[in-house]
Amino acid sequence: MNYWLIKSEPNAYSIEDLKRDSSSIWDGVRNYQARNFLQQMQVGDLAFFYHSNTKPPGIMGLAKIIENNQIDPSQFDVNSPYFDPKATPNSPRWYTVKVEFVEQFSAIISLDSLKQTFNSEEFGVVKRGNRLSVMPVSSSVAERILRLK
DNA sequence: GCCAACGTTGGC
DNA sequence: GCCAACGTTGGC
Repeated sequence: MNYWLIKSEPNAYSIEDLKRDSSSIWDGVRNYQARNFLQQMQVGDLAFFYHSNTKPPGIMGLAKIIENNQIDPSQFDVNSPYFDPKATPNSPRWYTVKVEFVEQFSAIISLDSLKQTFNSEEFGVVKRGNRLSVMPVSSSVAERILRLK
């Protein structure tokens, strides 16, 4: 079982939205490095749900991967902001996972507190200028995050 | 709102 | 294949 971190802007899709929906396809990731991490996810893996571009940014809770290797349907949807004209059903470009709500922490683990606990070598999300929206989290870092909650 | 970081595009 | 221009992310 592996741990991951997945980012979302809460005004686009928040952890409260996932709680309400119970599960959701994690669509709209349009970065190859992030996609490659999505493709490595296995059913049963856990993902820290991070709110970005908000005040304060930080980890809000946990989600579980319940389906892996899903073709992101939004790439074919001309009305979607994530539409990709270069993707076709015969050769999709974007793959993702389906996630299920696990828990919302009693308080946000803010980026500030993550920066006090981790350096950018062990946890890339604290690195200045970091834009990757899906990244692996080592089990030792994951255990330390869970102790911060 | 600003802007640093950085990924993508497209001309050559 | 290089790289300038451009667009996006996301903290501040």
